[in-house]
Amino acid sequence: MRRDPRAHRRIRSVSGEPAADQRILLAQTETGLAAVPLVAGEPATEIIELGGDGIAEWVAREEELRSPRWVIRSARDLYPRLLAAGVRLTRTHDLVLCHAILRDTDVVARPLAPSEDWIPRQPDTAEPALFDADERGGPMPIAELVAQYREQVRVIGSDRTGRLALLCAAESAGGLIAEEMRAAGLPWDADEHDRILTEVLGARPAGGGMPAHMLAHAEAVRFHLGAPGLHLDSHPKLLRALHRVGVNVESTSQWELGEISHPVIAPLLAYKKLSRLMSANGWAWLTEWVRDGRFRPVYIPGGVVTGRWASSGGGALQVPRILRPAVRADPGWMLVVADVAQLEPRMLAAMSADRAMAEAARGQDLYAGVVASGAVVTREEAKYAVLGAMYGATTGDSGRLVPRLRKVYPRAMHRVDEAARIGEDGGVVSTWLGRSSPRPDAGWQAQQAAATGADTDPADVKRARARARDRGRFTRNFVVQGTAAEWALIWLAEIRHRLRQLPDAAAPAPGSGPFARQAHLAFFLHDEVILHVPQEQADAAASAVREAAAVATRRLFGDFPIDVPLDLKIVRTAEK
DNA sequence: AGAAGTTGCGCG
DNA sequence: AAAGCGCGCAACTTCT
Repeated sequence: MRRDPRAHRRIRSVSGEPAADQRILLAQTETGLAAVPLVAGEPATEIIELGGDGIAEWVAREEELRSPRWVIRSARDLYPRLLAAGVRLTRTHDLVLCHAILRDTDVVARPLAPSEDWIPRQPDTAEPALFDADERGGPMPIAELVAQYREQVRVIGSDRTGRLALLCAAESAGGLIAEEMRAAGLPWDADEHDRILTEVLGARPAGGGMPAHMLAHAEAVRFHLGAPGLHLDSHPKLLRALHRVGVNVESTSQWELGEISHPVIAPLLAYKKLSRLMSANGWAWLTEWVRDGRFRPVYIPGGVVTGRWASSGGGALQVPRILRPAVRADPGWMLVVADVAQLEPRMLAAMSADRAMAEAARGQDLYAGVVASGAVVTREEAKYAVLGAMYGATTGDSGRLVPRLRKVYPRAMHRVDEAARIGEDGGVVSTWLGRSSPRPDAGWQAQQAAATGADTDPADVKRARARARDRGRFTRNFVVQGTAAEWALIWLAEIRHRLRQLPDAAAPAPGSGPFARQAHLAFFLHDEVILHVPQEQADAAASAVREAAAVATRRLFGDFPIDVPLDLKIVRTAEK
C-alpha cells in the first residue's frame, strides 16, 4: 500500500459546498418509496412512507431545508422513475457504485466485504414506470441498506486522506448524471444523419439492399478479384480470393491491406469503410436509436475497471466523427462542446509531481512542450513517445523513443514504470483517489507459479513472462487512465452543479424531457462533454465548464502547477 | 438452432 | 497482428 502525503488535504463535497451532515436513505419498498433519516451512531427508526403523489414536492422541500445527501441503492434502478416524476436529486451516496470501489480499494487496511447483493443489475431498458414496486427480486430490506451504508462509511472514514470520500461522492454524482443525460438525450437531427448517409453510402434502394456507392465499390472489388459472386463480408472467402490474385496478406484488416499496391485495394478499403458505417450507424441504427430528435444511450458509470464509463446499446461511445454534424441544438438552444487535449499525460505529470513534465504541459499542446524540452525532435515523435510511455511500448518507433523521456521526465516515468513492475509481480495498483486494480485471476497466478520451477519447459516460462508483461502494461496504464477518469468525473459533477444555478430557458426544448427548460449535460465521452443550453445562457454555460475544469484540477492536485486546458466551442452543430 | 468465439473497426 | 492501454458492436465462423 502506498500513501502519498500530497494527497492529504481537506476534502469538500463534490457539489462545491461544505459537506452537509444530513443523510436520508431513499429506498424502494413494496408499496412505493420510503425515506429514512440517518443519524450517525443511532438506529434508523423514523420511516417516512412516500406515496406516488407529492414525492417531488417532499424531496424538493428537503433539498431546500437540509440539503441532504440521499443514500440510495443505485441511481440506475431508482433515478429514472424519480426523474419521470419530476424529482431531481442534488447529492447522493450510491451504494452499488461505491461498493465496487470500497470492496477493491487497496488504500485502506480493511476494505468492504464483497457481497453478491451489491453487484450492479443489468441496465433497465424498459420505460420507467412510476413506483410500482416491480424491482426485480423485490426491494432490499431497509435494515440491509442501512447496514451496508454504515459499513461503507466505516471504510471511507478509515482513509484519513479523504480520497475515498471524494471518489465516492464523485462516483455517486456520476450515477445521477448518467441517468439525467439519458433522460435528456443528445439532440440528434435525423434528417442530417440521413443526408450524410445518402451522400456517403449512396441512394438507399427502395426494397432494401446495398446503397449505390457501396454497391459500386463491391462490384469493382469483385471485378479485380475475378470473382463475380464473392461475398465480401466473409473474411475467409475474401482472403482466399485475394490470395488467388497474388495479394498475400494474412488478414483482411485495413492497415495490412493499406501496405499493398494492387488495383483491388482502393475499392476494397472504400467498401470496408462504407460497410462499417452502414452496419454500425446506418438507417437501421437511426430508426432504432433516435426518437423525437434525441439519441438516448445507456451510460454505465464505473463500467470499466479503471473507472471510465462504459455504455450499453447504441454504441454511444463510438459514434463516428463523420456523424457529428447530426448533433444539432434545438431552435433557440446551443451546444457547448468541450474537450481536454492530452488529459492522461497531464494527469501523469501531476500525480508524479514531475515539474519538468508539467512545464512541458503548459499551454494547449503538451507534445509541443515535449519537443521544446529537447527530448525529441518532432511533434509526431513526442506523441508516440508519450503514448508509448503510458501504454508500455517496448518495440517499434514508439518503444525506441520512450527511453528519451526517462532522461527528461524521470519522476513521471518512474511512476508508470513502478506501476508496471507491481503489475508484473501480481500486485495491485491504485489511482490518485484510491480506485484499485483487480487482483490477478487464479489462472494467471498458477501460470506464474508454474513457471518458476527448475525443470519447467522453456516455452511455458516464455508464455508466463509474456502474460506477466501483459498485466504490467495494464497496471501501467491503469493508474493514468483511472486518474484521468477521476478528473473527468469531478469535472462533470462541477459542471452539473453550476448548470443548476442557471435560470429557466426562454424557449423550452421539448425533446429534453425533465430538462426541457434547463441547460443540461447531453453527452460525455472520457475527456469530452457536450452541453445543450438555451442560447441566452451559452456564455454562462461555457464559463461553468471552464470553472469546473479548474476546480477539478485543484481538488485533485491542490496547488501543483498543472495546466488542463480546454478546447471549447459554442456551436449550433457539433463539428467533425 | 443457438451459444460461444473471432475478426475488424469505431471511439477515447 | 499495428508498436502499446481501455472499451462496444456487427457480422461472420465454429462449436455444441
